[in-house]
Amino acid sequence: MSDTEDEAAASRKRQADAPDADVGGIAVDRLRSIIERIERLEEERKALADDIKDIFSEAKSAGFDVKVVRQIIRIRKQEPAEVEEQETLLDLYRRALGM
Amino acid sequence: MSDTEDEAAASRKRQADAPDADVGGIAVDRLRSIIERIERLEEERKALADDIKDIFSEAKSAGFDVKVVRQIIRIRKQEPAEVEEQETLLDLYRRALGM
Amino acid sequence: MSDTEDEAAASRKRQADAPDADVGGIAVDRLRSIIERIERLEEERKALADDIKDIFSEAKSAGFDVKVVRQIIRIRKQEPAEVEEQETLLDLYRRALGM
Amino acid sequence: MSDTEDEAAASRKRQADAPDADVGGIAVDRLRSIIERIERLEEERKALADDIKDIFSEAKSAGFDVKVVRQIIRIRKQEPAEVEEQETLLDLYRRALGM
DNA sequence: CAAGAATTATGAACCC
DNA sequence: GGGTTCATAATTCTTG
Repeated sequence: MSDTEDEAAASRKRQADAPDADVGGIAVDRLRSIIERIERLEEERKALADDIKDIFSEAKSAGFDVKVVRQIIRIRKQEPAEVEEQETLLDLYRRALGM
Repeated sequence: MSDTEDEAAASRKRQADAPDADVGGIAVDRLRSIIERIERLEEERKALADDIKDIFSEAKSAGFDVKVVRQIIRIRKQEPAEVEEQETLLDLYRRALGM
Repeated sequence: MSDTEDEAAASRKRQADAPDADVGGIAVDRLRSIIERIERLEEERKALADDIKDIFSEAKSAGFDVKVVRQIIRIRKQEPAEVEEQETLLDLYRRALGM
Repeated sequence: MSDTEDEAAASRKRQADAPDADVGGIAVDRLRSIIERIERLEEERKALADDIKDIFSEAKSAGFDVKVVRQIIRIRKQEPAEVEEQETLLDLYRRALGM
């Protein structure tokens, strides 16, 4: 695989020349490592996103309104975080405006 | 104009009741004025956004690649020096990675 | 340079021959018109955004909680659009979940 | 674990009352299962997102231009043909506009 | 200046 | 399959 070959080449280069070779002032290995780690994590993220999508499909097939299910999840996530202080202020302003 | 009418009404209220009526410690007229002015400006903003969307549709109909048109606009918004620098860096990183 | 030549050619063509010159298969005047109109509208949008920002600053100076003011505006915008049907479903699901 | 306890309780309920208890016509257990599975997956997604953010921070500390690193990742994700086409179009438009 | 919120842009999904 | 809405990603702005 190309990945493996690249790694091997980079490894050889490291051992031969320097702890971290520079190309045009760029720490190549460091940059490559950063990018590849991010790409790996993004793949995992993508896989999870697909799993989630599958469950929403299942929900739809089971007759649930997907949009409302999303809303439920959003509410369950937000509600514990909701600060009472802000709620109070909001009420105050609303009352002031006759809403 | 609706603006002027609202202002007039508010003014009348101020003269009748108080210099600026408080409800629960809130300067009602002040708050109302702030909110309504923002809402008016946001409406205008919305209208402009719709106009922009129309032009992008027109661009698409005329056969232009909308994504690239967006990119052009982004580039023109940046300082030429900025553009140059970012392009240079991009080339540098790409070369470092053998892309 | 090729850039300069193209410009010159396009300019000549515009004036001499045609209502809309092509450069490399691109309807230059059309593209330019599209981009400039969008840029103009975006400037206006920016100006409005700045005005809005000023009003929020004013609100803050007057002692209002800016975040809550934003919330008020959001609520005033959303509430008329809220579909009762969805509300009902949401309630149903919440009750089912004991929320 | 609380998860397991909930599951057990739900299971008992199913055996005692019905294959899947309905509340207001809603298949409660099914809905609950859907929502909880999604929430679990979203937590994992969040964790990965945080990891990615950390790596970008690391990149910044190491002196890389984060915006350009993002761009590199975006390019690597696209098909090479895609990349080529978009770059060609961009050049074409730029030349047409004399940029 | 770093962290977090808010706005904007891009991409995916659903309906017609 | 095309267009419109919805969701996610990314940039920008503000604040501590």
